[in-house]
Amino acid sequence: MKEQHELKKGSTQTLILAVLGDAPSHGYAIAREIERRSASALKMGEGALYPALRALENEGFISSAWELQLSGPARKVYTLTEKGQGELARQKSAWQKFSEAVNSVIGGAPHGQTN
Amino acid sequence: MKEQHELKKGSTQTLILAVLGDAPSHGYAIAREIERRSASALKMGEGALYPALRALENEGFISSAWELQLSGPARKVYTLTEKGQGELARQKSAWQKFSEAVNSVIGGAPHGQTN
DNA sequence: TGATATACATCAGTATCTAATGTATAATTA
DNA sequence: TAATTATACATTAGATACTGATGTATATCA
Repeated sequence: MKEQHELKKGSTQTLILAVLGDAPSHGYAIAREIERRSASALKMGEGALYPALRALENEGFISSAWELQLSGPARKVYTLTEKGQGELARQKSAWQKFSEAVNSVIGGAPHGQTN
Repeated sequence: MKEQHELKKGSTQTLILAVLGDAPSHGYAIAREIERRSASALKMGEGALYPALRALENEGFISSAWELQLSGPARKVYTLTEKGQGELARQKSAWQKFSEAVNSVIGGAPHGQTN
């Protein structure tokens, strides 16, 4: 039984930016960190992760640099840019407004007929 | 300046079921009710609304009946089925878990390195 | 030796949404 | 009275975003 969200819903970018908002990191570690912080409730697949990183870099919200490892494959480390910091704030705020709006509909009082 | 969410993110079905969980209603009124309850933060377009209603009916979560009006166009009134009530509960719970998980990532404590 | 973990990446197929378009009636406003 | 807005249904082209599979390569662990 799969009880893990696949985090579509357009939140992929927000989550990545949030992780990079605390410290630079590379793709694989970002995905693991999202899993950790959400207690494994959120799992980001590579097919969502890497295209999202590409898009964020294309828009100038993050920048990247290869880092060779003494052992194991090289890592592409991403850093939040100044522009990205503004975007992170914007997306956080948008998420909060969105989730509050959804809650007010699904938790919502019956009342007030639209009919 | 558009400061309205377009409510993609897979929440369309949940919102419709939630509205129908309080009382039977028709498409147009459902969309208006979602707008009302969210203080216009959420706006559901017809291109999202009608296909979603169709899908929900195909899955047996809602049932429909035409209602002729004394004045104005006829309405297709949808009612939540018993199966739909279970689905509503499931989707509400899934939404709550999802939104909490997102919050724990974006509000999240830095700490605990994954590196 | 085979499985698992790390670390990147692409891609076919699917799902879902936006914005536009269309039909039709009724009410309001200029 | 003509034009606009509201009600009420519906479809569709195009865009976006995600899933699941596949692929390459190194390192570790059993």
